[in-house]
Amino acid sequence: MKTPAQHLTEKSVKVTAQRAAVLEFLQGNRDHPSPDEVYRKVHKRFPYISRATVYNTIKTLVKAGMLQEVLIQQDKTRVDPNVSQHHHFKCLRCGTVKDMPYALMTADHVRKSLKNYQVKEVRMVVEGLCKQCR
Amino acid sequence: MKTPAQHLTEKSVKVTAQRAAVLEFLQGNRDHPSPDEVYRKVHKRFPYISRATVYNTIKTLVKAGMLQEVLIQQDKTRVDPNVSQHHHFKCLRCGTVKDMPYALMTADHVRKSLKNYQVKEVRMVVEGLCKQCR
DNA sequence: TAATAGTTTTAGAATTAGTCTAAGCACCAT
DNA sequence: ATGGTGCTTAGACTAATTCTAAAACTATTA
Repeated sequence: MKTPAQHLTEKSVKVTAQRAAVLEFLQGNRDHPSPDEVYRKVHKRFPYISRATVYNTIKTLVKAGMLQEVLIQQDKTRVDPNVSQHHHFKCLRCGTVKDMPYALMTADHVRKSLKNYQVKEVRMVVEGLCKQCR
Repeated sequence: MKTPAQHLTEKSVKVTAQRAAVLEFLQGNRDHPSPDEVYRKVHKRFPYISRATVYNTIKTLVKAGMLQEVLIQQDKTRVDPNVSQHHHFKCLRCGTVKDMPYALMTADHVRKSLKNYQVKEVRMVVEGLCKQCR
């Protein structure tokens, strides 16, 4: 199993303690936290990290293709370490966000119907109640 | 053709000059403006209206089912006077947002694949280049 | 008509997420 | 060591939105 530092190196991102800490926190996190939540959580363990660095690092890692920013909540960005194509489910009661298979709706499917547009990507959010809340 | 005031009355929303002005601006508007854009535009014609009132009015009209708030841009809400079920297209170059038919992807379609969830609604955003920009 | 209660509107303060800035550090290659 | 590049930092700043408390309306009752 690779360390955060190894992942950074692989993607040609310079390794720093701060970047490794942010990446370590996000890898394996399934909560789609906001950048500010990332800051608060990481800051608890590594009080030497600043808010600006967390925001910068997230931007850097998004550019490097190691994270995705997801549009599922109006007021704050949510960060997703799952960079494969996929959709999201949002529970209307508990607010949990879960990843959903991309096959539910693909860009190819939409291309067939929308001849006038050049379709690059499709993003879907399914809203409802999750297993626990239904 | 009904006046904004008539529409408000139909939905049991008390008629005020401010509400009528906001509704009049939004009806027939296809730009999906943000609340602040609504304020700026309406304020030009009716300088007696305040920012807070525009925000309040939009909330009121959303509750009354006369407007929809759409999640297509992270930093600001967009308001849509089209309250029928539909999806959206966002041009990556010019930023225009266009309404898309709901049939592209329906809640029913998703329900068949997601047995563990109680699906209430699906929202899709198609990204690419519009007719003008492609 | 006058008093009252309940809404709506208002200006501006407050909040929140996120960006910017300018200075200080760290590390690498000369 | 020296210089350069890029990284980190605290705190100021911005933009959208919400909150607040008072003023203005509206409808209703006395």
